[in-house]
Amino acid sequence: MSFSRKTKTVKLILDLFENTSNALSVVELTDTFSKKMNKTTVYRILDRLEEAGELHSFTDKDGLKRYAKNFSKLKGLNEQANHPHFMCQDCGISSCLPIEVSAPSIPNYTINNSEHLYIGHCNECNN
Amino acid sequence: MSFSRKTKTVKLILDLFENTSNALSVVELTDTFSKKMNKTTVYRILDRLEEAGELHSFTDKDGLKRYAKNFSKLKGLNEQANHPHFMCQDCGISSCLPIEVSAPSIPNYTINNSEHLYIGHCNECNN
DNA sequence: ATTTTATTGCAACTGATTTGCATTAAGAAA
DNA sequence: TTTCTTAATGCAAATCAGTTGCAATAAAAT
Ligand SMILES: [Mn+2]
Ligand SMILES: [Mn+2]
Ligand SMILES: [Zn+2]
Ligand SMILES: [Zn+2]
Repeated sequence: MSFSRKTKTVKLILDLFENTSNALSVVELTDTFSKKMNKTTVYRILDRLEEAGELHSFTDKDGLKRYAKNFSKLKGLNEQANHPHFMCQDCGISSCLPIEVSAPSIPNYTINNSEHLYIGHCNECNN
Repeated sequence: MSFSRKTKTVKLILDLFENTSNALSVVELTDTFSKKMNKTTVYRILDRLEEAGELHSFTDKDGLKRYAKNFSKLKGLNEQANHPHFMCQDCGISSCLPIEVSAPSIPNYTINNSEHLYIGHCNECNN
């Protein structure tokens, strides 16, 4: 297993992800925990949590890596199923969408992985 | 118009994109033209060419910005149509796919923009 | 040929992420 | 519980993509 010790810093981050289903960037997390842990620690913990399957990640439009809890835990959806991500151009929140997306088949190409990112206005910012 | 002068550096970059339909990162371009122009110049020319509609761009899985010639020129496809991008995990080449993709509609959400990225093996690396 | 100003080069800077290394602290073993 | 092993952390420095300020250069208009 790639993360073995439940340190206090790991617990803090795990707790945070228990309480949000949004996708958070390292920048947001280091800011939130600036008094509690070093930024390098945040990077390393997220790495390990992803390895361990607790979190998953994607790269947003700005090139920032964002993490969210494993989607199967979030919606009871098939863990294998690929889902898209959303980012609100007003408030900046980012989230996993409970939808299945599929990749097309291209002659002579193999597609192993697909990333779908939608940008627009969230329900909060819409009305 | 946001790019007015056809300087020798602009011509070099334009020529390169005439001869490839791949999506190139600034890193690749600065490398290619390291003896011909400054990296800042590469950044600025790409900016202007995108503004002018000669090129378009997207953010790849590694968070790098990639540019390719305008897709309408590439395939005679509707310029408005959204198309996905592919990246080979073997050779690293990246390209526009001549396919139309559409975004789902999510209740209470507005989707203005969508990015689709497929990762796998290209025809060259496949066989 | 002269003038105007868009474009370039260069050096310094920013912001995200990584790395090396000495120190600390989970948790297994005694 | 105390001791031991080593995973995990903090910190400082490095890396890497991208940006900025400014003086020098060169398109292209006059
Ligand atoms: Mn997700
Ligand atoms: Mn494209
Ligand atoms: Zn919003
Ligand atoms: Zn390939």
